[in-house]
Amino acid sequence: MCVASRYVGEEKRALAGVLSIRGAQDEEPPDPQLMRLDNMLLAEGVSGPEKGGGASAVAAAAAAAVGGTGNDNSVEHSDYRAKLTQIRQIYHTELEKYEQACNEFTTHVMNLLREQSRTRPISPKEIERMVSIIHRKFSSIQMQLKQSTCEAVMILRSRFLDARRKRRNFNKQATEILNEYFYSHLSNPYPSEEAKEELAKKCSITVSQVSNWFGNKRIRYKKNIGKFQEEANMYAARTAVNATSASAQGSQANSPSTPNSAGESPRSLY
DNA sequence: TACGATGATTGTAT
DNA sequence: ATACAATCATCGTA
Repeated sequence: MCVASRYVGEEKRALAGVLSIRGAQDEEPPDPQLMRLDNMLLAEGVSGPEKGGGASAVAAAAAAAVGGTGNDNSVEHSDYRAKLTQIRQIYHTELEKYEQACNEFTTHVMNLLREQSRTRPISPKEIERMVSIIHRKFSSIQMQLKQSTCEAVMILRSRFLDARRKRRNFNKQATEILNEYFYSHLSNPYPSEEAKEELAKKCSITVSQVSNWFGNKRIRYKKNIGKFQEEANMYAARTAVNATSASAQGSQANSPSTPNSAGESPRSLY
């Protein structure tokens, strides 16, 4: 339970994203801002045709963002689509409501003006001005609706696109390979691009996942070396065994209590 | 269910 | 552009 509360931070992020779009052009030009909102709503399939073409596009993007794991997320897709259609329906009904209210209000004002025209002269220019004022007011309200709809879509998107939600631990073999590289290059645990590609291939993960792994590993190892001492010793011993079995000589007893001694140029991590 | 481990993202400094 | 640091969101386990 309390699942909703855990999403608050993420919603704040999504909201911040939307607000930053608004803030980017805060300089009182209503048209580009409105255009952006309209474009986004159209791209997300909210304001477009009733069929959810945009939804499937976003779902495909989400699937692509998750990466090579070609899992069947049809459940989540339908969940996403359901929520998007819900947003779309709310958006359309609200928009229609505003449209109708605008029309009613203008006719009401027109009637008032017509009534007043019996007691005082009213120029057509004045009427025109009134109408345009009313329309401006209502279009600003519509813009708010579009804004909040965009926010809702952004939140929905972030919920489905955020790869942190789909996190899966790497399999044992992959972490073995990564750890082996890390501890055998402890003096300089910064694999080159080629090395990363090699590791990625061996572990069946992407290069950026390798980069993430090394980034996390470096910082967490540095954070407290004591916690990783055992692991370090284990991998150091393993590589030592491999080396001796490969060369079949060198009878020195090696139990490196300090894994840092393995490298030539220490201190690169500190 | 609480908590540590872990992969991913975000923000900042270089 | 890359690394680091902090943080998020989930997983695995006691």
